[in-house]
Amino acid sequence: MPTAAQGWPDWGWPEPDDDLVALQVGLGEAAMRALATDECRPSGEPLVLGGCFVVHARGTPGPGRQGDPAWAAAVAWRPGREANGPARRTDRHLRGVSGEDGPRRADDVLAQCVLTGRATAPYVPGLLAGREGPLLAAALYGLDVRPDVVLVDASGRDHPRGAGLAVHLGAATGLPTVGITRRPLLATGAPPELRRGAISALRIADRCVAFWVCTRSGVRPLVAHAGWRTSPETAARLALEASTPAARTPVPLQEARRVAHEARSGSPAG
DNA sequence: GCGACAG
DNA sequence: ATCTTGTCGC
Repeated sequence: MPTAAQGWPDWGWPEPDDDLVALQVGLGEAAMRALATDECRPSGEPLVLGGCFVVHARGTPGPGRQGDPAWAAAVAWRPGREANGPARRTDRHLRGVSGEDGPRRADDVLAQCVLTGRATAPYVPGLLAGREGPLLAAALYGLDVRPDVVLVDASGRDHPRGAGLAVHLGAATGLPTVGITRRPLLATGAPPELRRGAISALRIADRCVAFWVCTRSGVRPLVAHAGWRTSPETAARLALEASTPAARTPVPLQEARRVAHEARSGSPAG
C-alpha cells in the first residue's frame, strides 16, 4: 500500500464540479520540480515494477459517460530471467486460482488487486485522469507490495499542461510513474528502427517528453512517457526492462489488463 | 473530403 | 475506448 507523497501537496482527484484543467496546470509545475529535486532513477535489484489498467463495461459507446461500470486492476511484478531470454508465455505463468473464484495470478506476479467501480467522467482528450484516475489509484492502494515504479496506460508530460494521467496518478499516490501508450498525445518525432531496443525522441517544442521504444523487433514501437519523478530516458529504459522479446506490451500492463478483463468476465455486469 | 488529441 | 480487416500462433 503506497503512502502519500512526502514533501508535496496532496494532489487528489477533483470533484465533478472542480476544474481539472486548473489543477493540471499546478500538477505540471509540480512535476517539473519533483523531477529536479526527487528524480527516481531505479537501479539494481530488487526492482519491482507495477502496472495498472482499467476496462469498462462491454458496449460502452464512444467517450462513455460518468457512472459507466468499470474494473481496475494493479499488479506488482519483478522481472525474471525471462525478460532477456525466451519469450514469456502468459499461460505458462498462470497459477490455478487466486482466492475463491477471482482472477488468476501469474506466477511471476508478486501481488495483485482488482476491484469494480464506476467511471468518474466521460473520456475527454486531455482529461483522462477525470475518468480513470480515482479507480486506478484505488487499485494501487490495494497492493500489498509497493512497486518502485508504476506503468500506466496513459501519457505523462506529453500533455497540453504537462500533466497527463501518469503524472497525476503518481502525484496522487506518491508512487513514481511511467506512461505507456500506442501513440503520442502532442509530442512529435520520427519513429526508430523496428529492432528491439531501438528508441527515438518525442518532443514538444524541442523539449523531449517521451521516447518511441521498439520493445519487439518487427512491430510498431510504443511510446514511453516521462511521468511522476521520472525522465523520458528512465521511461524508455523501464519499457524495455518490463517487456520481453515476444510481447510488445510490458508485462505489468499486460497482466493488469488480463486481470481486469477476467474480473469483468466473472461479474454479473460483465 | 475528413480526421490525425492518451483511453 | 470501439470498429474493421488481416495474419499468426496454439
